[in-house]
Amino acid sequence: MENSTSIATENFIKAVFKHEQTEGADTKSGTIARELGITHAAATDMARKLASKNLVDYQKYKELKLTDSGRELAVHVLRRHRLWETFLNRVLGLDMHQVHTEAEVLEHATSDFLLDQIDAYLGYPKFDPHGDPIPDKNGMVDDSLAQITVSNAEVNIAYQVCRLSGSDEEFFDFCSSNQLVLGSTIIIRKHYPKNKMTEVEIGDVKLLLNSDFADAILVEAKLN
Amino acid sequence: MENSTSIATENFIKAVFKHEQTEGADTKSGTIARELGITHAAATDMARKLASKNLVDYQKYKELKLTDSGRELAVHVLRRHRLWETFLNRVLGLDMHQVHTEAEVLEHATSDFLLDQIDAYLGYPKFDPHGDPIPDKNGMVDDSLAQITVSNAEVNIAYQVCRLSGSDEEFFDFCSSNQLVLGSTIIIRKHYPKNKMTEVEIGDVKLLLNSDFADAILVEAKLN
DNA sequence: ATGCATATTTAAGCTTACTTAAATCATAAA
DNA sequence: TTTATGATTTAAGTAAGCTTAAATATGCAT
Ligand SMILES: [Mn+2]
Ligand SMILES: [Mn+2]
Ligand SMILES: [Mn+2]
Ligand SMILES: [Mn+2]
Repeated sequence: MENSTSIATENFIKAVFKHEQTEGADTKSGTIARELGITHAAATDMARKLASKNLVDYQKYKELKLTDSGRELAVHVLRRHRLWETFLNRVLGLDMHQVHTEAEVLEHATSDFLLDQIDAYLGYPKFDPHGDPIPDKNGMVDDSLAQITVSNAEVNIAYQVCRLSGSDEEFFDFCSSNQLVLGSTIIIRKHYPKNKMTEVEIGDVKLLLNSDFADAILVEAKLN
Repeated sequence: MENSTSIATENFIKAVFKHEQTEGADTKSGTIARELGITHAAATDMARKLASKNLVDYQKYKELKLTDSGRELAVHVLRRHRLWETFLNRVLGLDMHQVHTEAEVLEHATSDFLLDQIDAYLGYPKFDPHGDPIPDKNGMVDDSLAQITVSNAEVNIAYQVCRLSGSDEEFFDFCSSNQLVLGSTIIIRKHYPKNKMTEVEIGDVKLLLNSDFADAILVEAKLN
């Protein structure tokens, strides 16, 4: 029996997992296709194949759901991705965007042995440079934190930026140009629901964020 | 025009290059097939495809020869391989065999950008942990050294071990169990040509090497 | 409840990288 | 020079991952 998972499979399963996590709805083949830059036909095809390998539950026209082994695989890939990001950032000093791009390919080229070495070298880190939690060896993810997106945060309360969760270069460009780094204090000033914009303050800069950006910035209540 | 080279292509071209270098003869599809663990038919097929991409010169029943761009590609892959080996050894402390196994897959998952970062981090090393020369960014390899294999070395002269050139786990096991490391002083005591064995002395141990091992250990005359 | 726009699946076909089995070539021994 | 043995190539087929184009189902607006 073939037990090795291909790069295409790993990326597909990871995309399903991430969509399940962040949106929680509409995890259909079309959504995944768009995310991976392949056609709907190819995504449907893949869904059927992965169902036959017991990685997803797939019924025509229904949402994709990961099986237990599918979820296990996704978390394992995510662990490789985030450990590489942490390693490349801490050791080679790569920035948030570079780190993501490189990890996207290294995550498919890393043995369990090498992963353990990296993990130990870093001292078993719990978060990657974006603030994303790193699953441990058993697939456990630290999800205990009370994090909300800027778009859902209350106005006029001081929050702390705890996660910059994007994959796109412009987003990270924008963040580093505007003092938006992990740990920054941020105050949400006003929501503009009709226009899907949020006005925020960081230090002495005021920013008007569109919903994509406001969804990608996670914050938690300040402790002090 | 597709310019990206697949993993299979990179491994094939690298195998041809290495065979050209070490044996210098008999670089036929069958030899490469054996090296890569694929069938003769698959190797022939690949040879034809790579010829159409101008990476090898291929004529039926003749030896495979790399074209200039084929050689360029091979050297580039070798550079990635050896920089990863050096990095994994120096930073994570992996041993010679582990380093090789991991580099065999990382070499296909490394951007030019990341490679430059690794190179700079290591201080532009000239040799990998096996003593193999690392090609520079322009594909130049430091081949100036007067290295010979133990099987070709003169008897009763003190040499220095400068290269342990194998890919197989048992070989490295044997080396590290017998004080055979880069820099060790070694004296060749006797050649047994009929039996293809060589008797050597390292410190106070005498070893009888078969030709595979005696070919994989390179030495140079001691300077002092 | 019906119809239509949109999403999804099916069908047919392509490329890469393999396989096994059969045919053919090369060359060394007789 | 002939022959046979082994190496090499050809032929046919498979699986993964894609594509485009056509068919079909879904679900929302009327
Ligand atoms: Mn990936
Ligand atoms: Mn991350
Ligand atoms: Mn390789
Ligand atoms: Mn090496």
